Amino acid sequence: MDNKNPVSVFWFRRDLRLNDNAGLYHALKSGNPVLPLFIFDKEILDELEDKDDARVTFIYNVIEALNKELHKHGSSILVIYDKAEHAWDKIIKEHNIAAVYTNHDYEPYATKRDEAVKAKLARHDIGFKTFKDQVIFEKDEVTKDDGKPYTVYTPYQRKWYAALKPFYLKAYPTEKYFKNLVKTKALPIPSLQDMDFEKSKADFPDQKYTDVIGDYAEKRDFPAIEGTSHIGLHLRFGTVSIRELAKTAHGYPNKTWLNELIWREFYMMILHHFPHTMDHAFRPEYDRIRWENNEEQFKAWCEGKTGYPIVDAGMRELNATGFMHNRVRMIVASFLSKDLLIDWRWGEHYFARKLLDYEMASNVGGWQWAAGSGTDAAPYFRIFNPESQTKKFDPELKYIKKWVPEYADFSKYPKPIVDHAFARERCLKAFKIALVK
DNA sequence: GGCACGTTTGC
DNA sequence: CAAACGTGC
Repeated sequence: MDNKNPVSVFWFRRDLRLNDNAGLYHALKSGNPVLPLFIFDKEILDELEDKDDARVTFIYNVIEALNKELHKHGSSILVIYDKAEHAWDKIIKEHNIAAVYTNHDYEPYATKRDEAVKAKLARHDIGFKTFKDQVIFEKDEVTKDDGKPYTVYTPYQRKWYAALKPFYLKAYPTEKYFKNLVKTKALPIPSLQDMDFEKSKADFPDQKYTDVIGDYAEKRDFPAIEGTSHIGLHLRFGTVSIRELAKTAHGYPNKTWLNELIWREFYMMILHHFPHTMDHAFRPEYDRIRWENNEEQFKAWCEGKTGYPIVDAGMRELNATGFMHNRVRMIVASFLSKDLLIDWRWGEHYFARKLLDYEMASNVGGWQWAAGSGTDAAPYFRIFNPESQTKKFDPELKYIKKWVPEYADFSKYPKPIVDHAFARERCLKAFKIALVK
């Protein structure tokens, strides 16, 4: 690589794949050789609480695999560990950049970061070109007829389907243009240790998903069976293409699994238009709730020691694997926000720390749904009963016994930290007081 | 402006 | 069947 010849830079972020990648496709067609780039952003990494954060290891593995793939084309990826803006100062100095290509990233932090980088590049007369890649429809593409965003899911979904044309599901044929990658010797990648992280021992789910789509509607609510795809992690980091997923799912008569992908886009659209929902209730009156916020009970919830086996099983699955079955996510979220009357943001934060598939829009959306404060939320008086949920969705206690083995011996199993009937009444009271006009 | 409707329930 | 209300058209 001759640093004086102009290059187009493609900046990988949440789109860690070479195939069907919108921004990469446009970079490869730009007329200049494409230098692939990844930045381990110190600003994000410094916020992580665990040295062996599994998401960092996952990204690291993926970057190494990408690099190997690029070597086959005589290319390599430039990897920098720094704050994004500092990294760009360095790249601008060392390369003759014709233009920078990347894909839209919608979270509040990412939006601000990209604005700053765009301004910096503009001062050097370098264009910053960004593309839709991680969703089928983004921010303002599915709106009410008056152009305003939907805040109710069902009409949004109807409009989403009405707007769908084959074009939106078509893959970007990047592979036709790999010859336009920059030719360079293998570039070094900083080690996890360099970045003050350790390799995680976590198992990462594979990218299989087609085997669950057909039976998803019947099986998805039972945590003891393998009825869900665990594809969230790959969607989060873009190791799979949303167009490929949606196209495949659209080929099945039952649309329940595809609808989950639409929920993801719904919540991303909501977070874009209502960024305050990342740490405030969508409906402001719900910020008036007087939470109990008992720290000891919060700790018991985190550790899976509430004395409610279905709640404890879920939290232990999360702690052990970085994953929790969706039905159980709803149960533990209802239990924290309604039974324990603990601020949903505490729960959201804990999920953010632990979930491999953590994605802000969906996580915040899900928590506000459970707490009753969000768009299209469960009514506040709908309080999950851990026992009836267990009878319905884990009748043979298979899931519970897997994660809470001591449950078999009642003398060892702790007493509930709160009585559900009492907690239910307390919750109804607290919500009623907060919601009077 | 009136009317239908609202992911995931509990008792 | 609860208990009532905002959203969408």
